[in-house]
Amino acid sequence: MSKSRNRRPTIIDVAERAGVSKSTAARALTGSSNITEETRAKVVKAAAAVGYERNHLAVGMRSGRSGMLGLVIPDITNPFWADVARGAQDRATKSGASLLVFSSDWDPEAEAQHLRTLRQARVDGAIINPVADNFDDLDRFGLPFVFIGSSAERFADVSSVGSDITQAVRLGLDHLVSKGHPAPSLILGPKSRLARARFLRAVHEHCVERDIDPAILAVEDGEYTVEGGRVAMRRLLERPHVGHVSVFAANDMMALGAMMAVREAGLDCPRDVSILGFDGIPSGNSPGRG
Amino acid sequence: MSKSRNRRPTIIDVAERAGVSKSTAARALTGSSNITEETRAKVVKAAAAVGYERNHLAVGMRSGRSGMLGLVIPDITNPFWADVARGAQDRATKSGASLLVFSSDWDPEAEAQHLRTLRQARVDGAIINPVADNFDDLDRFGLPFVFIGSSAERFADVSSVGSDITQAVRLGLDHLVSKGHPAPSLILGPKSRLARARFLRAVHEHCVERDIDPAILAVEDGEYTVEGGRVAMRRLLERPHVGHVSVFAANDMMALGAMMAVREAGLDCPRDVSILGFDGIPSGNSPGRG
DNA sequence: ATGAAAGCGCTAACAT
DNA sequence: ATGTTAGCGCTTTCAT
Repeated sequence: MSKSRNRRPTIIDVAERAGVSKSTAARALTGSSNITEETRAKVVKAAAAVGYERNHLAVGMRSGRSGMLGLVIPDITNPFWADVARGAQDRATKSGASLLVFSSDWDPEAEAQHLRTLRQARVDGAIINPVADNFDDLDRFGLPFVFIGSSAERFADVSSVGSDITQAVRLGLDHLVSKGHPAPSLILGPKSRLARARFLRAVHEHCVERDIDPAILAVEDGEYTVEGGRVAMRRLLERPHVGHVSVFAANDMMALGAMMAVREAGLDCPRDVSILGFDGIPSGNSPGRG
Repeated sequence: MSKSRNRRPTIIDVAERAGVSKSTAARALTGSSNITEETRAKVVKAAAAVGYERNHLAVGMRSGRSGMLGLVIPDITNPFWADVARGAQDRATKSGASLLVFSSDWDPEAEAQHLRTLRQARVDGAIINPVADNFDDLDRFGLPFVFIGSSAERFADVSSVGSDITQAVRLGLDHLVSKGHPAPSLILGPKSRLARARFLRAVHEHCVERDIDPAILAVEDGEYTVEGGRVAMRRLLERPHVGHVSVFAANDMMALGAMMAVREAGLDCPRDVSILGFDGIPSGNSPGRG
């Protein structure tokens, strides 16, 4: 008549089974020193016998490290962010950590809510694509974090992994130009997003470098989604134009939407229109704090 | 000189600030009864003042509920699974829970590892797309779980959300036939995957129903990826064929790969080839245990 | 309505 | 090398 069979075994169960104290059991299991190989074997066997598995909540409480990381991105459904998530996931797994994933939908309130949750979960750190741009009041999230995304570089005093927009624009425009399209149209994100301004600035700088008048480039805005790209492309096609149209979209989703619009318009995509989508080139920033 | 400013405030800090005991503070914060509205207000104000945020690790330890759920899918990078993840995420958030996400890459070892991690994190439950098919020895994962995916229905005694393959095949084949393609070719997953057999069986059953000889359908296998679909399609195109080719792919990724192969072959996709990808129709199974 | 105290499972001093 | 004890932050009896 021992305790209920349905309770998960604790380190005490292991210790009793092995005939040692719980600290000895703990030492054996954590691979600490000052343990006879003999007792260690005994404890390990006992642990396996009872099916013991360390309670990470308890460990986290004692040690102050939960072994969990947070990821806050706009939308896991967007292939770009799915890739990011996958990368973070693999890296976390390799370090023996787990990843809590949240989608913010570019909603500041949702973001705030997720960050609160992350703090309460006592994650050891977070990877964040910040939706808001004004962190003058709150330049600390209350937990160790790293920024990711194109607006990341703006904050020189925080570690970040962003997209090298300048480089992306250079490659993208040069590519289109080399294909014989001197004045590509642009499909950008909504005016409210900082990334849009940065993209546009990069384009202007590049044009100056290449002796192109930036004013001749047609620009359409849209949400950073397939649908946004589709609508923007539709508007672009309604504009007066002659011959081949070439387009540089701010990300792959929008480029895909643009292709859909082209098809809907009865045009042939490779022949009548060239579309290039760019999700950015990774670039790092590590101010080395701490 | 009080304690370090860098320590996260605990409920004790709140209690001291409010001039009550920690149990009273806890009661006020958890919204329990037997509390004067006056004291509650006092405590809430104190909590806000010190920036208190509940430590979920401690709560989880006390209560036995961590407030976390686990999701184990083959690959978050696959749009189908990204959608699933997004759905699970939103649902979890709505219930005030967090989601730990893992990709198994169809690797049984990785799956086992992730499940172990989930158990150690003491998640309250898990959503799993099982990679292995033989759970005769281990029909319990050691935690509350729900299966998801096409192999889910195989296990009548566990709750699951799967794909209604029969229905998917019926719709898909009928669609292609109605478009004038009486004998579509099939691009299926690897032979090792149970889902492949189920798909094929559904096709055969449907053919019998429609008085078609299943033997005339060409079949190619491949990994459940874009690349897998591309390679399979390439092989399909190498086969002797006349006129229009129509293809039914086991999922959207493979269909996309197939389209790439078509394009690489210099063919026109809408004109020379029809491609249909199917990621399944949701279907539920709830044996109602407990 | 409030306070005192026990205890969740674990690890890290501090003994021995 | 091993055992004993305190305590992480919280909720929950049990008193009052």
